[in-house]
Amino acid sequence: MGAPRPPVPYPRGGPMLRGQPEALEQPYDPARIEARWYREWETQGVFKPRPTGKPPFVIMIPPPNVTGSLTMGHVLGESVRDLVVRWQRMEGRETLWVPGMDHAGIATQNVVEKSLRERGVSRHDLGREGFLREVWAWKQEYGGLILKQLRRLGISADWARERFTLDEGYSRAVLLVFQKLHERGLVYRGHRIVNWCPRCQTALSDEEVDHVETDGHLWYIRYPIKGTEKSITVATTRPETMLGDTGIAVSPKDRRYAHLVGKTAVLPLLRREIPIVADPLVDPKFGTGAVKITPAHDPNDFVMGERHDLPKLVVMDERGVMNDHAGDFRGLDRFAARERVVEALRDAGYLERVEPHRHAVGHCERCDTIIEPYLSLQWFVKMAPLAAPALEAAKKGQVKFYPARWKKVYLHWMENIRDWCISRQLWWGHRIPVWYRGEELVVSAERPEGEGWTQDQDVLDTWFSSWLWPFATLGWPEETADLTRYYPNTLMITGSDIIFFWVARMIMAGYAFMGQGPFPHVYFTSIIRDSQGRKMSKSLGNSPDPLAMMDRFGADAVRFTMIYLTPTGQDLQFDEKRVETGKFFANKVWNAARLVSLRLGDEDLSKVRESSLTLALADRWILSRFAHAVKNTTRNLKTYRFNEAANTLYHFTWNEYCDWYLEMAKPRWGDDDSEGFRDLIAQAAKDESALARLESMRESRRAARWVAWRVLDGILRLLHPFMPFVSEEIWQALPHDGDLLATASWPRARTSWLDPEVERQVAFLQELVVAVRNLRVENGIAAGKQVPVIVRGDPEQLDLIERLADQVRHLARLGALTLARDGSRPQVAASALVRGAEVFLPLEGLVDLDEERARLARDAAKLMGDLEIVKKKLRNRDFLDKARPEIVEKERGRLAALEESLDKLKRAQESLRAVQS
RNA sequence: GGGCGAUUAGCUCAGUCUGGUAGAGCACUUGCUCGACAAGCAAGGGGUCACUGGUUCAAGUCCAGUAUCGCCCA
Repeated sequence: MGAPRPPVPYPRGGPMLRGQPEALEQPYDPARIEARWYREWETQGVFKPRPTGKPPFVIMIPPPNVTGSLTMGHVLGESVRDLVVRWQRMEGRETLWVPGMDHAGIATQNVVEKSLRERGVSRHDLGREGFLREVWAWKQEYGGLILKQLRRLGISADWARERFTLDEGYSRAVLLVFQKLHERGLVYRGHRIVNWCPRCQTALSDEEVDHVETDGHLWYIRYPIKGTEKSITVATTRPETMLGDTGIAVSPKDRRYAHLVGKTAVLPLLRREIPIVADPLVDPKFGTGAVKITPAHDPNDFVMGERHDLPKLVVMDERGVMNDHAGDFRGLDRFAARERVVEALRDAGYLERVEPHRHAVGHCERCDTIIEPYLSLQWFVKMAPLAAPALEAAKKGQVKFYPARWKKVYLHWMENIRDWCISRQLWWGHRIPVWYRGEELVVSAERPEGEGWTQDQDVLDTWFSSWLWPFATLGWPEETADLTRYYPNTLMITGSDIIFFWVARMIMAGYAFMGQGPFPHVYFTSIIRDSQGRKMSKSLGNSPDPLAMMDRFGADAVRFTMIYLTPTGQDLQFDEKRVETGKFFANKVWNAARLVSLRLGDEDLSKVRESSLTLALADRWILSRFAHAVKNTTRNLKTYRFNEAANTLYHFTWNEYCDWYLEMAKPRWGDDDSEGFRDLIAQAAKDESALARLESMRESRRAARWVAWRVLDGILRLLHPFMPFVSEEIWQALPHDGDLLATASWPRARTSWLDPEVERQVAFLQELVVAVRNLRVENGIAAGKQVPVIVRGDPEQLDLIERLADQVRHLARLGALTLARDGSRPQVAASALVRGAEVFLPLEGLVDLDEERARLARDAAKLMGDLEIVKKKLRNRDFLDKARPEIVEKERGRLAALEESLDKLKRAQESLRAVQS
């Protein structure tokens, strides 16, 4: 069982590969990139688990239907799963992701029967064997489309371990489980009211029924009391079932009817005599307080029927057509019969009145037909004993849910668990391993010895196979190496819509057959709705086609966007246009990589040691910010805040690395034959100081190249689990360490790079640049025009600006940048305040004075507003006494800063006032 | 009937366990063919945090209630 595991770990730390920057063609074209890497990863065995010395990370796909095709729900689920798996792989864990499908009994049988019908054939024409051959043939031809689609999405599952619930080994597990449960007395056969779908013609479990609020009627029917002129009136929502009535019930506490208990009523139309009984199940407030008892067609009535020993009369067949017990109504469909019964009752004077009535009506989850509660002989699993350990596990935290509120939902269901109807009147599925010969009955996964045995006709609920998924996929009941190594799994990621169907039952099965739970953590993904808030579904046709979407935007973009958008624990309203976010982001990274690749120079960066570099302020800043980004991205992944992780990465990459760092690096990394360098090189030949300046510029360039590359490399690593294709493509094009990004190591947040002081300094410079840009725009200065700027501030600020003067000039498109160390201020200028420093843009006909005055007035008003709020706080005795001291200090600091700013602003206003416009 | 969740900018949503100056993307306005990116760059405008009370020096954040919408269970 299972493929042999290659014992060799991934190569790491091999020779630095130079990369092929020419591969980063313009424009970014996802289709071109995404075609090639999947095969490469598979060929190199990236998706296979390899021992690394760390505990394995194991995850299972929630098996999609064999009939299924990719929906947005799958796309989200699989994107999240692959995110986690690829991240864990890069963290150095041995990762296993098992893919597969379930056989989807009802859905598949429906699909194949439909195609047979088109050929004018029914499954009964073919017989059981012939029909099953048809289904398998269909599966060969069309089944499993979804798994191919998942490759397109890039998921890193180990296809060698793909499983199908009807595989031979898996089937053995299913049958054995039935047998074991029977041995433990937990499987039984009985006549019970089940949810019956007259269209699928099979029993369903309670979970397979959707309750829909429906406007119906409450019919009040008068039943004469035998031997009297009196009558008793009952209310019902399903009058056609009165044909199967075998009693009438009232509440034992209901004094209105006490005198009638024990009397006999006469069933209208059929004139059957039926007893009136008292039963606590009756709600005296519903209808008239008296109800009809139809034990074969209602679960409550069934219970009352048992209690009072009433006959159970089935009045319709498995198609929902009235049978011989229905008298004149025989042969009518149940809804036609309803109308005719009501008519007949009205004609005969038994119908007292009709009221509109809203109630929940059960519908078949698969075909939407109204469910008929129906008495039939079925197999059940007694659930309470199985629930007990699963309940304990959740209470003790051995299984944890994310978001945590699902624990309550789970506990409530477990505590009120009901027996599970597992037999289905279908042909496609695991045939129930029960054998009959005369009076004999044998439960056995194998056909018993001897002649004359016939097997049960029914098959098992599909979920009765998928609840074994976490261990049956690993080879159970054989004690395979996979089973020992990979059970329990590490994490389950799925939608909350199958918490009962699947998650709860897997936990029960884990305890029942493996002695321990299948996974310690369950993460529930969002449910995807359309832009009107409706759940996406095939029948509504409101789900965009994920494949078309991947063609349009790229699989990377789709993956990233889904994760970026998915809120933790909330539903997601999805609009296809949002996928642009991912595509634009991929494009941004692509272009940043292009820029960097064009400026890297010839030096082998792998040989460069950080300690040999003279890092500039900007370098230290981006390394510090990068360390934060690594820390925050990783933390958000660990806490299952996937959207936050995507968000962190997005903003670091775009707003810090691209918008600021790369812009600050540009002036530093020209080639030797670029303008600045060429002249200096010529000078340096004869001038010592020019030579020194050249050397320092070259050092600075070297540092900028290394840092730009180093951080980009880190970004690509962080990005890979979100956007595997484009990150791999870029990484290969750049100098890199190792064979594949998919198996490269996850970045560590280097604490030595964290530098709050540098961050503070650069933040000041950023504000300064923004202030200058703002002055330009506000004063209508052409974007291309270089303007002079004068800065006045404390010496520390001015020193800082001096150190980054080139960058500031570049970023703000300045001509001269003058530092007013003598404290002088220009007479006529537009001005702005940045942390107490004043920025002046001398006018000289550039500035619209009225605009500038208006702007200063607006700023002053805002400052005064803020000032008033702070002052008020600081006048408050309670605040001063009770707030934490550092909070009070902070407010005092703010007050001082605001006052100073306001003061400077006023002086700027005054100096402008003196000037004629 | 019981339970859960949501209500923050025009739209979609962050804003956390741990209260301290309201955030992002899209949309909108204005200006940009600067040698990575117009799928871009720069600068902006836009919010009574559903409502009512309470706790607190301080509430989008904690508590209670109300309203609306949605989901699950019966």
